[in-house]
Formats: sequence, C-alpha cells, structure tokens
Amino acid sequence: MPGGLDTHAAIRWRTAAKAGENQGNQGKAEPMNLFADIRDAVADSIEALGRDGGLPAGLDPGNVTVEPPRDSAHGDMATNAAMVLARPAGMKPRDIAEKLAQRLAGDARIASAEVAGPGFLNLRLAPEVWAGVVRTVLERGADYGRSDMGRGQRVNVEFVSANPTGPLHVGHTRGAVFGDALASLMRFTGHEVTREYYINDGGAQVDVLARSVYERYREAHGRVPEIAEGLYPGDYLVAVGQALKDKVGDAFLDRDEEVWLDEVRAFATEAMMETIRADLASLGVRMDVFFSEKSLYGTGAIEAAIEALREKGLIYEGGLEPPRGKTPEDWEPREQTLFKSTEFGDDVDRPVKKSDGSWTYFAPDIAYHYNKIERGFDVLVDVLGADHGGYVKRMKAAVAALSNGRVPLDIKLTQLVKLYRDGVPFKMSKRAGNFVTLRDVVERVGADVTRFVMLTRKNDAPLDFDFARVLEQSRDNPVFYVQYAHARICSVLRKAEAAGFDLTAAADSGPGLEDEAEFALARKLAEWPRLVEIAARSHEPHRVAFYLYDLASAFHSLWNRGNEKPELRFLHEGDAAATAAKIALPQAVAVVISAGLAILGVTPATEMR
RNA sequence: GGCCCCGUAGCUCAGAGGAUAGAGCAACCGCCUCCUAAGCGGUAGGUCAUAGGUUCGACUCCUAUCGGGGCCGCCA
Repeated sequence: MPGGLDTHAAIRWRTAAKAGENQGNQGKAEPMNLFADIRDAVADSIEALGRDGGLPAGLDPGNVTVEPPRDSAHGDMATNAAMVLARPAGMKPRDIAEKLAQRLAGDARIASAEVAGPGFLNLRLAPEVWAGVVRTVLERGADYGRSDMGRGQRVNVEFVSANPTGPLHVGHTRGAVFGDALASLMRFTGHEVTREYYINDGGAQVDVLARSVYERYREAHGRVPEIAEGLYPGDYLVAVGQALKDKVGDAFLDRDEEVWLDEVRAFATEAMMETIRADLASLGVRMDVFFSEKSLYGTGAIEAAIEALREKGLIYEGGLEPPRGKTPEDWEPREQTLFKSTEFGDDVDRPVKKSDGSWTYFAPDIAYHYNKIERGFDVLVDVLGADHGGYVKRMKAAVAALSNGRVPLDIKLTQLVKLYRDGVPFKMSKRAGNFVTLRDVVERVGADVTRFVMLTRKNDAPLDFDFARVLEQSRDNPVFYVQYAHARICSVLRKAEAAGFDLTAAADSGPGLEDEAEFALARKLAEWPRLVEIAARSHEPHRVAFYLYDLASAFHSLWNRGNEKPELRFLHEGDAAATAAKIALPQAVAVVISAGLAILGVTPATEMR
C-alpha cells in the first residue's frame, strides 16, 4: 500500500456536508455504511467526469451498485457502473471503467482500482479504511448499522393473529418469531413499527369455543361433559370451565344457550387471549395492539369499508361463473355482492356479502385493513400461515383499491414447521386437540434457541425443527456456533480485564490489522449496515441469522490463526500496546453479534455450558 | 379443476440482474506444551429440473412443461 497515504484523510473521509449527519459525534465522523459511501464516491466521480467532459453530462447513476465481489481475489468492492452506463453514454464499458478508475485513484480510501472482465471496476481499499470500520463499530456500539432508510415510515406488522380458541402451537411460533424479528429489523432501519394482533373473535369459531367451555363448566359442576363432534376437546379448557364456575356459580347450569352464549363467549375469548399473551411473552414477543374483529361489527365499520369500495365503482351485485372444470353437483347461480378484485390482479371477483345478506369472511378483513390504512400506516405487512395462500391476491387488491395504491401490502406466508427428535419425525397424536404447543417448544429448548432456529430458513421454505439437533453443540448447529463465537470473545475480554488491560483504550489506539484473516473479519463487519438494509427492504429477517453465522465463521477462523501465528492472538501478556491493537477487532465482532441477535430477539451467550 | 410455495453438490440449505454458483453435514487428508479443538485449514463433489424468451449480462425476471409440497374445490 502507498507509504504516503494520508491516514488522517482516509479516516475522515466523509465530506463536510455528509459529516453533518453525524453531528454530536465529537467530530469523529466515521462512515456508517462503507458500501454506501463508496457508492457515493463512484456516483460523484461520474458526475465530475460529466462536468469536465470525460463522460456525457447528466448520466443517471441510479442503477450503479457497489457490492462485495463473490471472489475476494477481485478486491474488496466491485462496481457495475461502467456496464450500466455504457448504453446511455454510448461508450464501451471498459473505456468508462478506465476513466472512473483514474478518477477514483485520487480518493485516499481507494488503494487500487482495476478494470476487469466485461467492465467491472474492482476496488481495493486502503488498510486504514478497515481499521476505521472497526473503530466505527466500537464508537457506535449497538447503533452500528442502524439506518434512517425507513425515514420514519409507519409500518404495521400484523402477525400471529391465531383464533382465540386455544394455546399457540408450533406453526404460530414460527409466525411469531418471524413477525417480531421483522418488526425489530424495520425499526432498526428507521421505520416506526407497530406490532399488531388481529383477534378473530367475530366468527362462528368463538361460538364453538363458548359451547366447548360450557361443557367444561358443566363438568366443573360434576356433570359429564358432552364434547360433541366439532367442539374443541382440548384439556386446556378444563380450567376455563372451572374459572367460569368460580365466577358465575350455577347461574348457567341447565339453561338454554341463548341465556349464556354471549357471556360465556366473552369470558372464554378473554381467557384464551390471556393464554396467548402468556405464550407470546414466553417467547419474548410483545404486541403493541390487539385488534378485535368484533369491534368491526355493529359499528358500521364494515359497511363503511364496502361503501368506500362502492364509491370507486368496485362493488356490484352479480353471480359468479361456475368453477372451471367439473361443475360440482350442487352448484347453482346465486346473486351476491361482489368486489371487483380482478381489476387489481385477482383471478376472479370475490363475494363480500352472501346471497342471504350476511357478510363473508372477506368483508371484515377488508374493513380491518381499511382501518389500518385510515390509521395512517404507510406500509402494511401481514404474516400468515401458508394455508392462507388463497387469500393473498384478494387482500392486496382490496388494500390497493382502498388506499388508491398508496399503501403497499406485503403478505409473508410462513411454511410448515416439521418437528423431529433425533431425525425421527415427531408424531403428534391424531386425537384432536393434542398438538405440540409453543410452550412445549420453549420449555424444551428455550426461547433463544427457538427464535434463532425459526429464522434459519426463509419464511417461504419449510423448516425442519429437530429437538435434539437444535441443542447440539457443534458447527452444524448455527445457534450454538454463533453463541460460541460471542462467548469466546466474552471469555477473552474477561481475561483481559482480569489481567488489568484497559479495554477502553483499545478503541482509541485503533486496531492493528495485518493478517488476511483480520481483514476478512473487518470486511464482514463492514457489510453489516448493508446487510441490514437489504434484509429490511425485502422483509427477510433470516438474512440476519445467516450473516451472523458467516461473521462467526470468520471469527473462529481468525481465532485459530492464532495457533500458527501467536502475534495474531488477542491477548498479549504484559504488553498493553499489543493487546490494545488486537483486542479491538473481537470487541467489534461481539458488538455486531449482539446487535444482530438483538434484532432476532436472542440473548447473546457470555459463556458456554 | 384452480391458486400458492419449492426444485441449486450424495444430504440440509445460502445466494439485490453481474465475473470461475457458495456454506454446513457426510467422505478423505491435516492442525491442540498456545486466549474454550464445543474449533480451524485443505481435498473431492454441479447440466442451478427442462425448453423457450427479455438484455451487454439470467440461479435470479417472463412464459410453458415436468417433478415435490400446501391450500381450495365455492357464498374463499
């Protein structure tokens, strides 16, 4: 690397204007997102070249990206600028790349810029840049990687929303973890996030619940419960029946349903929601809003939502075509109230009101989403089980219609969780009501493990959850592997403190990076802000889990390099300067691991047991 | 019959339209007098299901087909 490098300039590379964003940082304006900064530099170069005639003026750098190359032999960062601009500039990609390379070579951060392949520009950054990344991490601490990408946009993440008829099960667990992590992720990227649960307390299923609880109530009075086909048989209702007895005594005994139905339904629903809230709490999930479907009935809310659609000319009375293919025996044309969802990409218009005049399930859902829009959210996210796949197009259509296209609705479907124990499928008894609950899972493996494992797959891929394997302490268990990295660092820091080293000095004296394994780790740290933004933009929190695994891997790798090269170890007995130089990097890694785990809702381990 | 998801190494899976497609496991070969070897390094392993299309460039986007899974089959 050039000996005459102005390290001072290299560290303080932010222009004065940009540094303004970082006021209150005592003038130490280190970059937050290195990739964004270098991309800015490329864009600036394009503009400058446009001014002095090297390139046509006014080129749009919108599609220019700066990203880590697949192969690190290609350098630290690569930009596609020349290829993207070739057509609008009317020039050959490699010619553009050459001009950019010359320009960028004047940037103190950039050690070399080489044209490669069809017109890639491969950039190698000055060693000081990577040391600067480590310092930035230590300065920012838990805020490193936080961004204002969301610009305060109000996001509503609706998740779990299980029917209030029983405790949460494994499927809900995945949705709960996903939604919660996504909410944290979006908050980290500058969105204002509301976690919301939609209580389906308005449909027939809560009547069934009430009748089921009534039988348990009778049971509490010493009667034999009659759990008819279709009622909920689960034991968890026994206590609810008892509680009902404690509350109302024998007031409902041997009375007609009309006497007790409303009250028992309300009582049972509340009891179930208490259970569900406790289930969520055991996972560390806290909702901001519980929204009751029932609150939409009798208040004109549904009517208003349908009316809003009608005003847009999207509601009509009519019949649907019989289903294509074989027509069911009992099919007959029926007049009903339909929403023109086909105008927004749905396959067929959807009924909102049945021929008997009652609402379909779709109607309150429309009203609920209308309510979210009216509450002023800018972005809606629904996290649903994959069995709701058929619902996606019509709901997106409704939201597009009601918000005039202003509010995007993203529906994330979480696929099945398959349970195993030591590779053997976990058989659930066919007896209805006997399923593996969220509590079962959390009690067996703990909330941290549950959460991390649930995020080691994309939401739309099925997930295998093996009770034995997730507790295994080996490299192929990502939870352990990441936690182990963090614990190792904590162990080192404990020893450093015990040896009397001043850890706060490490950040100031700065890391001395020399080995490729150290640079690799610093590069990984530099990717964090970028990774966070990509994950938030695509609503994919699993990317955080995968990143942490990669980061841990780079760390373990460096750790073992210390076997061959003792000078790379983090602790150097009796040598404060050497220790300060080496300990900053693992400190920074610990900061990012705990920041990442915080987004996933996982507590970092400080030691392994 | 319709809709949704998936198809990448023997297995489980990553992969913002970029270069020679990457990890882990399993296999094989190495590394502990040294901060936790609960770890690390290396070798081997591929028609990214198939066929078209879009473009400077496709595992990635579009269409069709095949295969696996799921939901629905009608007042969803």
